[in-house]
Amino acid sequence: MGRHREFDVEKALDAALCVFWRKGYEGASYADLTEAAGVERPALYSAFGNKEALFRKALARYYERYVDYIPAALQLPTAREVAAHALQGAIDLTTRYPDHTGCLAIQGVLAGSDEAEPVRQALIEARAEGEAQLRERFERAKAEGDLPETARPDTLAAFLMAVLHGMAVQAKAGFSRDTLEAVAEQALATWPAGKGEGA
Amino acid sequence: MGRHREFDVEKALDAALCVFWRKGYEGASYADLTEAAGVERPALYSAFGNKEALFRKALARYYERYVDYIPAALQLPTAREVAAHALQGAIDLTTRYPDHTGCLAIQGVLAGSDEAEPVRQALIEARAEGEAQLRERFERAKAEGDLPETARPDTLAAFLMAVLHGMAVQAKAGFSRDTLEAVAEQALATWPAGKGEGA
DNA sequence: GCGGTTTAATAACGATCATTATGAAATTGA
DNA sequence: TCAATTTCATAATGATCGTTATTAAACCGC
Repeated sequence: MGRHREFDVEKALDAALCVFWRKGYEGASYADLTEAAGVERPALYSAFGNKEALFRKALARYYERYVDYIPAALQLPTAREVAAHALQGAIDLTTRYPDHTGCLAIQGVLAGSDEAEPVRQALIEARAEGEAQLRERFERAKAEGDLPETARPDTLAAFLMAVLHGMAVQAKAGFSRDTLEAVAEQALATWPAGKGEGA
Repeated sequence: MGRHREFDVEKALDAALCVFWRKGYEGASYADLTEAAGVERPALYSAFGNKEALFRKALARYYERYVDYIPAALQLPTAREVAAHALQGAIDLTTRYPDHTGCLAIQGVLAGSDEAEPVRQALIEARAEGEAQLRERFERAKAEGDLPETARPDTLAAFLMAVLHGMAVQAKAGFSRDTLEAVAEQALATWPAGKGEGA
């Protein structure tokens, strides 16, 4: 019963995702979002709720559709491969699209007006969850002898995340893929070796 | 001739600097700035120009007053000491003040509305200049035998900057000083050794 | 075709944005 | 003391912010 929706909700969400990716949460105005989605303002509100709700839906889609290299990395056999795959995945993601470089999930973490604080907290939590998954994976690796007894899984996870974040900043500053790959290689140079791995 | 200025321009700039540090360029409103400075709007305009000019002056002060650990690091005798001092300086800076963590110069790099593009470019250039200084220092270190022949100064500079940026993000996410120091230690673990330095 | 219901489009809402016009207060030189 | 000049505080500018009334159009079951 009632009139049918004339626009594709999925496409509208994709369009909003791209705008948020380029401009961040606060930098993206509702005018930007509706223009990119090709949809009038009230239609976006009825489909997604307000701007914050739209951003949260876009963020969820971003993680499941673009940050899928993290869960993929977690399943690799060794801690070193996990780290290498995560680094490579981040490089791909942050340099693949010339018109929206960097990482959507990092754009809004750093600063903003007071009213954006809930969104910033959500981004911080999402970041922490990714780090926790890496830490747990490295704890397992340590238990399996894949990392030495002296290794500290929490430090390795924090270090890896720091490099990932730093590369996201550099991607936004226009770094080439080659440069980022050299950075990743340098980051991996320190990786502690487990039993059966060369030094 | 004429009436005397009743507020301290230096103090007003310091106050604006702190606001920008907490909220970034776009997140800081002129109302925030005038309130922090204890000065009415037209007074700030007459003293500094518009918001962008005020931010640029605050940024310059930030570098000369708070990022002084970079020029200090550059004068240390070995490349490893340069890197270690830069990392420690960044940790101090990004965690020293509980009410404005992270790095002012990174807050605005990532994203924002179109009208903030000139500011973002200025931040990107400042970032690039810091990296260039590190690269030149590491080239000298290589020439002095302080870094091995296989070392790549550009990669080391990019890597070090990536870790610095990543730690700035993590500081904004509430990381403790201890955690960041563990990250820095891990980053230094990959550092190539020069002649006369143990492996 | 007709009520009931959902969406679409236009236009407006109050709030806040950065910026500035205006006129009173204060200081200097004459 | 008076004219010139600079800063002060109040208040207003037009623009844009996110969010909604409001009304017309399209669909369903009857």
